[in-house]
Amino acid sequence: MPTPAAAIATRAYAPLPPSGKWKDDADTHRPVSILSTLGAVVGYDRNAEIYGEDASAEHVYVVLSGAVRICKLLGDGRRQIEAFCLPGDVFGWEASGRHRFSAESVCDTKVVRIKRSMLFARASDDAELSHALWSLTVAELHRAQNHLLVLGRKNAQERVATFLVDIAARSGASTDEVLLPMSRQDIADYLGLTIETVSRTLTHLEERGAIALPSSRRVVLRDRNALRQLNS
Amino acid sequence: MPTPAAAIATRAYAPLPPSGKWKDDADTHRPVSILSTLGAVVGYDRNAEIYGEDASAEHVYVVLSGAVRICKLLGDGRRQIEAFCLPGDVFGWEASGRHRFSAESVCDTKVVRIKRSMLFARASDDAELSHALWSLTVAELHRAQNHLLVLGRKNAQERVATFLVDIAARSGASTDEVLLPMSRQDIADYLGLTIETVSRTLTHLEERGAIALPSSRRVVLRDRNALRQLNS
DNA sequence: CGGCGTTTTGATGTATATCAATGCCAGTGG
DNA sequence: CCACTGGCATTGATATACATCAAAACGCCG
Repeated sequence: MPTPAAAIATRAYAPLPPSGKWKDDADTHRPVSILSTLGAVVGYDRNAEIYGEDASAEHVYVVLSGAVRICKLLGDGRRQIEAFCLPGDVFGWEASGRHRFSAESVCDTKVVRIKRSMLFARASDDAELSHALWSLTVAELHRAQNHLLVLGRKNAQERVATFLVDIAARSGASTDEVLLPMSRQDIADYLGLTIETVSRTLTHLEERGAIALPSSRRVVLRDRNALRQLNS
Repeated sequence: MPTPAAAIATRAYAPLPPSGKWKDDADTHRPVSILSTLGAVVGYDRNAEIYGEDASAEHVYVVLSGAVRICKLLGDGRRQIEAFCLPGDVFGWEASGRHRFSAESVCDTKVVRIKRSMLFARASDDAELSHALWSLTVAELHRAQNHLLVLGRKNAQERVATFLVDIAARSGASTDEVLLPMSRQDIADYLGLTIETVSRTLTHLEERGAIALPSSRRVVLRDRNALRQLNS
């Protein structure tokens, strides 16, 4: 199951030379609008490090456009992506003063960067803000808990199907076509699989007629019922 | 990987006839003391349901003694335990008004049950309480995120070792002997393994000299370095 | 067109699941 | 006090989903 030894060498996890590509969206859809006004917009190229594991936690971030992966490395190079953050998502919460994961842009990405100290200062006499912070954190907890179920008890097909449905819902696409900002390796590390298994599973879902793959980063959800069935 | 079809029939997940057994501890160790004063103590027998999936969320709970499992069932009977809550832990947070998991006592258990409405009312003009709620939620998020790494990228030995070290640390035992309140099935459903694999892995760790098993519920951590090594 | 990073496909291996006994207590009743 | 029972836990034999290793194929950019 694990990826052994020299994995770091062959799998380029470290932020790569950027070569941007992805669409802007530029507007938040969710009740994080309160936050978005409290910080400055920052842009990142593809595969840039936003912060590293153990970095001191100075800011909280709201995604405006693009996508961010939150991840953790094991000593031997195995990587787990805890979450993908899409426009409207918030990341960077920490109880201690240090980040326990790293955050990297998946593609060209814009975020609002908010000083934690400022945020907490305001929250201490703004009950509404304070409640907003809490409920955003709860939302993230819920996402993590759902993902636990996926990683603990679902097989490859179910994992991929769940992933596709989730991304489709969150990217708020009105059509059935989803654009995946992340690579197969990212998906694999998110779903606790290997890149080969992700690829094979996608082609298998295509053969079953559940999806279509006009290109590797574009997925059409053909049979949502079939996919939903793989969700529980 | 998945447990198919008739699993529900053979694996008795539904709350069983109680037949209590486990030690009291009766005092909170953690900075939840603020909360403990805000609700009433409630006791549960072994394997009692504290709340079910989709139940409306009226309360938040603090564990005083015993242990609680937070879990979710898949349609076909596969179960994932999201967390074990030990004395001092808080559970029952929800953003919506419904519980998204069920909570069951693992053994005889005492909790403080606090009305959510009351808690939030107070929090809205008590910045300290409000911050406490938030940081408890963040702590739980962190726990879930750590667990994601375990489920996504660790093998059976690493999972079990991580589990033992974690439980030992959290149960605050001064010695190297840990008393496990939960069954092998519970451990398996927490670690995303089967009961057989958990059992085999434990005996394997014993053969390696990393642990000793004087009885099935008692584990002695003999070689913490070996165990820690399996942690990263 | 040529090269490089990524994805797909194929052949094989292995960790863990599954199926099936057997063993171990703790509690119960004769 | 001892046989009997019913939950758990352990152990063994076998199956399988996914990982691993290796090689094409694709797509993009220079």
